[in-house]
Amino acid sequence: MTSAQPKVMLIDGHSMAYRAYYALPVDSFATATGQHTNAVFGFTSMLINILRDERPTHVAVAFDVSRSTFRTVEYQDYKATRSKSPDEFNGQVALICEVLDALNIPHLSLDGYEADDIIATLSRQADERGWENIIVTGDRDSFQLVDDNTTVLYPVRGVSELARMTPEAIEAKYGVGPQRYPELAALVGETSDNLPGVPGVGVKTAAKWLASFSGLENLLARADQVPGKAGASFREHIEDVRRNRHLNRLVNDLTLDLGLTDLELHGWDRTAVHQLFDALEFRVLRERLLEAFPDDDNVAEQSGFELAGERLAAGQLAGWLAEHAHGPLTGVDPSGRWGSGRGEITALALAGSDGTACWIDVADLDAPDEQALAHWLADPAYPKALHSAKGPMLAVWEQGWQLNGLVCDTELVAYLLRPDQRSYDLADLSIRYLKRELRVDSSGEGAVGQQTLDFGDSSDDDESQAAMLRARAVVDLSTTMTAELDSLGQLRLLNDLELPLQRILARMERTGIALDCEVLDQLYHEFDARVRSAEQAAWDLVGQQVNLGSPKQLQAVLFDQFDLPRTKKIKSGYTTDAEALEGLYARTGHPFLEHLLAHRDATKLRQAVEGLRKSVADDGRVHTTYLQTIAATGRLSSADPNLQNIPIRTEAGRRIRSAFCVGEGYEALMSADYSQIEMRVMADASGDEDLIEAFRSGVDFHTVTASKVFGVPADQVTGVQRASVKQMNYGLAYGLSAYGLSTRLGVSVAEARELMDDYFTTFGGVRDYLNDVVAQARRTGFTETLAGRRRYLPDLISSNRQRREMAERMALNAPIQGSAADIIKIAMIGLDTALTSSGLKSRVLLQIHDELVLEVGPGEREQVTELVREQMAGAANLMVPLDVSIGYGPTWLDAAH
DNA sequence: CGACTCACGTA
DNA sequence: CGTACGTGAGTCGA
Repeated sequence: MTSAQPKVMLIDGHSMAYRAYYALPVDSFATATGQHTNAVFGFTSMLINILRDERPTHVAVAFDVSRSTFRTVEYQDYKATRSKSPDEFNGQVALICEVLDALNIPHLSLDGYEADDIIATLSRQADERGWENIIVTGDRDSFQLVDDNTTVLYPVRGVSELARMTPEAIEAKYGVGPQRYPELAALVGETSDNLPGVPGVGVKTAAKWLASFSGLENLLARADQVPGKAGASFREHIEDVRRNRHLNRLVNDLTLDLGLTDLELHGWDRTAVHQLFDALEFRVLRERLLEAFPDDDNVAEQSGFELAGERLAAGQLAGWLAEHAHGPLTGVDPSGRWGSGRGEITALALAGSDGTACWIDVADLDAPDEQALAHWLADPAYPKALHSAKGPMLAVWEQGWQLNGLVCDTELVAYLLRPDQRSYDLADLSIRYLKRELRVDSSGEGAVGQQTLDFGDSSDDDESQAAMLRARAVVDLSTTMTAELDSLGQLRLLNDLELPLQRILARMERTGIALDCEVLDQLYHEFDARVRSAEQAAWDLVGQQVNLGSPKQLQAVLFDQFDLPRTKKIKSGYTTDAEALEGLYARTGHPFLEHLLAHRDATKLRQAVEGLRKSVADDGRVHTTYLQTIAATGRLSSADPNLQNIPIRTEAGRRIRSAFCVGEGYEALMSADYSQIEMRVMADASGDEDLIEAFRSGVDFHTVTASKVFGVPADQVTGVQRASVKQMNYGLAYGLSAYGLSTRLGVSVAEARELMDDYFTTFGGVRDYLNDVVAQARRTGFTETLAGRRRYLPDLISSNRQRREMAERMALNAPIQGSAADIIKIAMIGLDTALTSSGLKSRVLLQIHDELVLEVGPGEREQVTELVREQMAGAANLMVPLDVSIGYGPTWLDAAH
């Protein structure tokens, strides 16, 4: 750490942020919540680049406090021509400060002075110590600071390209050296600061004068000797020149809160960076930051792990297990591959409660070892912890082993603690919850290195060491994070919900669902024919073979060639989404639109079929992967392939479900779904008497709510009334606005508002509940579901209206969607137990948020129907019944009801 | 080549 | 200017 000479970097924050703001299109840089980030992005990008390229040891960023400084006091027109900075820019300075905080880079400002003065002061201090210093600014006044020791990086284009302004560079560009530069600027003037110079005098003349008179002082003193017309002009404006020189002189003796030594870089706060970059949606920048500053280089100094571990050879594992794996918790870190219901373990690291660890290549297991391992893995009496256990569980099963006694999955715990993260990387968790880097402290005793020398292969050593380290971290994290979860009263969510569910999901993935390839093939050809004919018809109208899948080409055809009315604006022009095209078609009746929509529809279906066809495994079944830690509300998601978005709304799309069929040895598929589960959750949570009664009445829900809202008997509710209230019912849990409702109903905002008012007058309890949910979340910072699942929404108190309102809608939705997710998870666990204990062959195959699809064994229909109804309806005890409808048939389509 | 946008499927 | 997701094609190069 003592290697380099100190090198100070001083950045003018406002100047660079402003450059960034104008260099990057503001519309292209905004988060999902609408926060503009172009200036933050550009600034951060520039910062990463210069930190990487210049490798300073000390850094500070200076900001202007306000527009009023000693300069504006002395000359009230100073910078007066600058327009007020745009609103989109203003909020971004605070975000830049957050970035700097996360990077542990000090930022400072001083009332009455500009950033340049702060920089001049620090630069002088650096010069006095003989430290090299680099100034990054778009303000040319700083050129006066340049000398052999001090360089200015001046943005030439945007903020990505910086010119290195050395004394020579300044001399070459302006014909004067750095000391004379402000004298030259005083003569020429500075438009951006609203400092007019001498009319008719440019850089060339000014430089010539300064040279021949040996500086501004002499020039002013001998003003009468300046020749020519320019000389006369100079004499007329001599006071302006004096004023300019006075104002552009930087103050270099300020008293600052921070001294040079406070500017030393001591690494960034990894957690804060991840959180902030997540919020700003800076994916690429995060990568660049990580790449530029790998872990041990510049990250805040944190201790690592002490690791006493050994790489085992054949025949050693049984003994190790007997000696070390009987503690209260053993961490397991498997290596291998898994997915699509299958897997393979290639190596295993174990970390015992006694602090020891071991690693073994599965290929090195001899027979007694393998038996001991299989026994240890299967025995629930040996508590185990893994990070992300579902995949490894599949691999363990594939190996013919069992995995029992899994008492903790650190990924699941991390998800329950903070459900809105993009990923739950073990290294990040280690920093956050253990305050330790996921690395071995080499100073520690019992380092792995010595014991593995015999094996020679250093990449293997790295691998085994890393795996043992992870296993060790999992043990420590289990303890810490479980304690935190417990202190929040959420431990049951782990033990009674997510952990048992994980095993069920693994089994569902392993089982898969049978697909009839002949049906898929037929559907494919049918949809393909539709695609082709629609495409040909569309091309005939256009006159050439445009790519109908390219929004860009479509825009050209629709709005240029056919000159159709413009649709809603998007980043890259005008939208061509289905809704907008339908609208265009309704207005213009242009036949191209018809073909285009038909093409879209058919392409989507063809692609859905093709995707399924490609994912059918050798066993004739598709094995999706359920993601248990993705959805912030507590829902599952399904990927590779996604079986939770198989079409159902259109007749043609629905037919894809007929390819999902019952497999060998089973009688039929059964589909069981909750009706209006989210509305029922809301009825229960709000306690609204009328809504509860609506559900208890057993009459069609939307009809009965409409009858209450409009005050007419249920049998007199019109189709329009029912449809309006149905939209309202569905929209409630999403934070629907009057505007949103009006566009969906095709009525005026006033009419929509009237409907909402009528609705809330009728169901006052619902209104109060929705208000309460947001108010409480604002107080506590989180929402909570029936089962106690939390979602944190810090933006509820954001000063940014868009962010705040987005958070409010999330707060409305999270307890409702999340409680429904809790309920079906409970049902799945109950049903699994019930099916197993009844000795039935029937099994659950799919979960689609409010629906379960089962494969029913021969002769089990009645019994399974009974169990499914019982477990699903009984999963929660609400003030309204949980209605379950069940269908049965050879395919998923037939099983619909 | 990879990241992003657009569009669109589900609950 | 209604929530929660995943996928695929096109596009583009901070």
